[in-house]
Amino acid sequence: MEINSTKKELLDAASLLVQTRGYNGFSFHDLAAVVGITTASIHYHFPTKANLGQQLVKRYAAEFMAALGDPKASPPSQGLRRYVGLFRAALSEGRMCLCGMIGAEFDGVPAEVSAEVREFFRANELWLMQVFEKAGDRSATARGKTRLFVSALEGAMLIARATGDTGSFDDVTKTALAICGVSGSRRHINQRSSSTRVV
Amino acid sequence: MEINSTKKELLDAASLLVQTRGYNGFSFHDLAAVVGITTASIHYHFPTKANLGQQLVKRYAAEFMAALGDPKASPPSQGLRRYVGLFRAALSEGRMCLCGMIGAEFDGVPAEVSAEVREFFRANELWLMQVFEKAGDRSATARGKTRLFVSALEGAMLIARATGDTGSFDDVTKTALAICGVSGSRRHINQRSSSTRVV
DNA sequence: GTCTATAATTTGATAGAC
DNA sequence: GTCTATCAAATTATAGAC
Repeated sequence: MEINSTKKELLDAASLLVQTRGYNGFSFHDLAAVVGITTASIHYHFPTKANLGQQLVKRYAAEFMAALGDPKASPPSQGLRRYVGLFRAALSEGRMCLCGMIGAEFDGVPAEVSAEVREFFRANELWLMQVFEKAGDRSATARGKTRLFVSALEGAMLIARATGDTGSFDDVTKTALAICGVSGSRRHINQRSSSTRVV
Repeated sequence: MEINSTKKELLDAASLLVQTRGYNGFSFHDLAAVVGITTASIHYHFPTKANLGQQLVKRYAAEFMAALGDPKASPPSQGLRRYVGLFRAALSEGRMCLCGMIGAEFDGVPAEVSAEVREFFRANELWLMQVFEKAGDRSATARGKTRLFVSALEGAMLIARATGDTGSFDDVTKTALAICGVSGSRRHINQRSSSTRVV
């Protein structure tokens, strides 16, 4: 597959549409218009919308986990900041987390799509658990912090978009890092620059 | 308006549909089938779907704030538990927070609907701020806790539904209450019974 | 791979009878 | 207040030419 193959362009454009409007908030017509092909051509790359959605989430989850890397490779505080940075980068483009979006719509999307979203959150929890355990937390404590952390980030993205106040997301991450945050978290200024969007 | 007028039945049924599938995840046909009338009849009560959505959010926000009551009327820890209880009651029915759902879909819904959702979050923040300030927190601290608290709850609902694990929501509220929680928070067992759904 | 043409269904909405 | 009948547009999808 070429670097800028049509299939990749479709996935990129569909990602943006889902992350801003939701899975049920865009049509093949919308997508075709963005990429500059016809709706019929979309079906050459993705037989159904459900299949497109499934591949979308699969790619997102894979790139997300790849961007996180090994949870024990760097100091816990750095891992948490990298985790926050992935969400912050999407928000700075006005996007919701793809899986947060579809997670909300959960009962309204095809089963093959929701199944991938469920798997994303399972993998997220595993990754964060390892970070907190590396930081010395007991298993139960790590699980509590993990679930609070990912919940707070997903919710903060949602609310920041709904209120039009990106700063409220930064307030949440600052508070969450101060609480869960294994010390050493500096550089609250210009958090945006701490990472580029990869998902 | 009668207690069980058709309009109320429509709002109730539409609430459930939106809270599970999203605003763009249900049709007038779905709604009509639940209530047992035709789609044409829906238009007698709500001229457009956008108007239905707007009234839906308005009613939800009003009932939510009414259920919360005066933020300074009871001890802060009790206020926070009541706040948590409203979300927990919805989740126990498999529902997302109505405004959390539409907040995710924000860019994909009519402006008159999203405007009401924005107002809901503004009111929520005000209410929680007053609770934390009554508990003695300084303004900046109260704002941080407030935003973490509401973000964590919205995110926890979303993830609990997406993972099929209601217990993860309880983990989050337990951790959030322990952190933000102005002491005195007991009875983690059977949190479900702490309130009935009002919204 | 992409197009034109077209199909089948769904969707939000209106007119007018009862 | 609800229905039947109907509509225009949108939406997902297919067939077949290029």
